[in-house]
Parts: sequence; C-alpha cells; structure tokens
Amino acid sequence: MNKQVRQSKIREMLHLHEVGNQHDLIRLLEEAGIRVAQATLSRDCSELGIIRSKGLNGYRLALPEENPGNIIKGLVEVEVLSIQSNEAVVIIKTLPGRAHGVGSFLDQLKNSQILGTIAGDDTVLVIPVSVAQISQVISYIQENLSKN
Amino acid sequence: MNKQVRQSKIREMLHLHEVGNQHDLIRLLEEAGIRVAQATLSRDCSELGIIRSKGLNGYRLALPEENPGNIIKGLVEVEVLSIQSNEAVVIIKTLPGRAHGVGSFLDQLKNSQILGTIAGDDTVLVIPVSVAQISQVISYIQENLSKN
DNA sequence: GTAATATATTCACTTTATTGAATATATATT
DNA sequence: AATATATATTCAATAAAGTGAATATATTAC
Repeated sequence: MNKQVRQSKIREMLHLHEVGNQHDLIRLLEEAGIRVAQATLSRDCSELGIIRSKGLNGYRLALPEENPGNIIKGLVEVEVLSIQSNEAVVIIKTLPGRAHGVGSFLDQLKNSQILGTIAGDDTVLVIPVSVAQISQVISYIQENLSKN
Repeated sequence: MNKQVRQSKIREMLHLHEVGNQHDLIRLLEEAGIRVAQATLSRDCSELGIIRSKGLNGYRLALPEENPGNIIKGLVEVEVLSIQSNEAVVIIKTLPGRAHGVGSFLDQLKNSQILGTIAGDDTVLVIPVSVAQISQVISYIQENLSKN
C-alpha cells in the first residue's frame, strides 16, 4: 500500500526531471528509496494519465495537463445535493446559487437523450427527449453528476 | 463494491427524508433496492460524519452542518481565473459555465459598494455604486473570491 | 523489412477492504 | 434506578485491490 506515496512521488519526479522512459523512472524511484516493478509502473502511468511524447531532447514521460472539464466535474459532485424524478422529468437540487453551473456542465456533455435543461437558483430541471427514456436519463445523470 | 453508491444514496436520503435512526434508514434503503446490515450502516454513518441529533420531531440522523457558504467559497476560489478592471467596472473571468455561480456568491455577500452583477457563461461584470469606489470594490473582490 | 527497445498484459499470489451475524456498549425513556 | 432502544465493535468470511515475474504486444531505430 505504498501506492499513494509512490504515485505522488512519480508526479513529483516528472515535474522535476526529464524522464525518457519507465526504466529511467524505476531507477529514479529506487534512488528515492522506492523499489517497484516495471509492470506496476506501467499501471501507475496508465492511472495517472502519463503519456510518452517526443520533445526536443528525445522522448519524455509527461503528465496530462488538467483540463477544465475534470476540474468542473469535481465541483459539480460537491454542488449536487439530490437527484429526483417523476415519469417525465428529472429534478436536480443543488447548493444555493449553483444550479446554473450544474446545468451548464450537463449541457456540455451533449447527451442525445436530454432535450434540454433549465436552471433556477438551486434547482435544475432536466427534460428527456422522450418520457420513455426517463430511466436512462436518470442513470446517466447519476453516473456523471455524483461521486460514484 | 456498492459502498460508494450506498453512501451516496444515504446522503440523498437524509436530504430528502427525516430519518430518526439507523433502522429506519435500513428500511428506506431497502425500498431503494439497497440491502445493508446495521453494522455496515453504523460504519457508513461514522465515515460520513452523520450524527443523531434531537430536533422538533424527535431525533433525526443529520449530515454534519457544513455551512453552504463555506463550501461555496471553496468552489468559487477554484472557479475564478482572473480579476481585472478599468476605471468603471470589474471583470471576473471564470471556468466555462461557472460565472452565474460566482456572481450569485458575490451578490449574496451584499456589499453596499456593489450596485449589481451580471453573469454570462464565463464572465461576471461587477458594477460599483460609484466609479469613485472602484478600487475598494476590486480589493473586496480579491479578498473574497481569491485564495490569498 | 528486422532488431532493439519500451510498454502492456497475464498469471499467481499477497495484502487490504468490505461485509453481516452476533455481541457489547452506549444512549434514551420512564 | 431499570428497561428499552440505538449504535458501535468483534469476529470470521468474502470480495477487491495491489503486486512482481514472466510474457506478449507495441513502438522506435536501423
């Protein structure tokens, strides 16, 4: 269970040094007192979204730039208080003043089963393309606006 | 691995219903298709910081009173990208779709030097009561919407 | 193209997390 | 206080995550 520590160290390493491949990273980590197999490192890179791209000094392992979408997803998960529905629409309750942001995030996902959203102050109304799709829309909203 | 789902549902339940004790919560969860033992629920409550407090209708399980204002302040600090101004107005740039939330937060602070705000998608315009107060308004915004 | 190098995956094993039944402790009611 | 009710903990079993060695696949170099 050094995983957290190790991955944190990997991030740090890639910020500080130019690392060309996983084997070099293994060596650097070993110098820092962390011994790890290449298989594990491969999985770490995958989980951290690290990719190997070619720069001026040859190849290097690079962390992904945090794109706004992922930041906002984190915000939305905090803002959403409950997700309810009847046969025709879904109602999302949010922290006060946060409905617009949640609705905007949902809009930007461009789910074809959602006809549109209307946001008030702390409530977002979601209209499905057809009432027949309501349960799928609920699932979709739960998956994308909640922590799980 | 239903733990995430279950704890999320518990949060929702406590927002929607008044729940007096863990046994009632067990029943509610069962109605929602989630069967769980009391021991597990006890651990969930502990992890979620849920406490049993006495209100008007007797006891109820309550999520820790996170003052919404403080939560939102944290969100706003992440959402605000820049604060700029000319002699007459202040422009706050935000993450895409987050301007309304930021403007709403600013409104709710009810600063008497601010005449009003208008929010677009990623921009909030702030109008001071008088252009003479612009520098104080800038300071106020910086203090309340930024981390430092 | 082939060889060399780099990364991903499979397999087997170990460690950790999750869970419910039973039980103990704590809290409320009278 | 005694009793009822609610919650926490222990124990044992199960499920899930993490790991390295070996191997397969993919990528780069020539």
